[in-house]
Amino acid sequence: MAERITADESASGEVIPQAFYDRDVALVARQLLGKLLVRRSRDGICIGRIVETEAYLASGDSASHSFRGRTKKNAAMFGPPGLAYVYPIHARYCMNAVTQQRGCASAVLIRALEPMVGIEIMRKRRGIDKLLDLCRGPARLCEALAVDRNLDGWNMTCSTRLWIAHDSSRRRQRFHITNSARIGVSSAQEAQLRFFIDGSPFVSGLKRLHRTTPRTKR
DNA sequence: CTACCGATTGACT
DNA sequence: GTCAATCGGTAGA
Repeated sequence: MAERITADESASGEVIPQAFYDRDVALVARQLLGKLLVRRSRDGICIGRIVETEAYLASGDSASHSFRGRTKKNAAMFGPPGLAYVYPIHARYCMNAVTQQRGCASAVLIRALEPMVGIEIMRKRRGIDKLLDLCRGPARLCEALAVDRNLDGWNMTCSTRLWIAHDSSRRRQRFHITNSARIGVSSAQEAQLRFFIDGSPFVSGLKRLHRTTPRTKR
């Protein structure tokens, strides 16, 4: 059994350390693209390649949950970099990676994954078969990986239950990053803080947001 | 206690 | 394209 888990994990490389998260949130959001989100539970191990993220800034960002200060709900966001911040919305869950503290808290929302390992487990949890829809959307990927309030505040810099790892597989390919406005936020729509792997069919969002909106035509 | 709302999703025209 | 279900967190009576 132990050997089988090790074989699955060979797809993923080293656990991403705290120093990676302890940097500017927009930089971390870009650099998390292509990394592997790993979830180990009783059901087995599930791994998805991160293809879409959003940055929520530590200051002046009215769309960020930290904007109005610390509460019981967003406490994890004010913890050290590398924690998971999991919050409920519309009767579902979404997950973030906590990043650098700059007077206030910042975090990266994981918006979509390309399923890699444990796909049958994800199918069972989601109750659907279609590979493209298993992890396309922040609440969908949390359902697929069984991420809920129990993992709010979880330390993702150790390889237990939930962490992010470098992709050390030989199949790893280069990609281009595109950005756009963040999805679903009513304020700060001018900020281009959504990042995704260009051309990935596993990216969520409206068609008009699949391309960067030009700031000025010139 | 009640009322309102949201970093969403899935069903429907 | 549109729209309502869903429910924990939060604010206010």
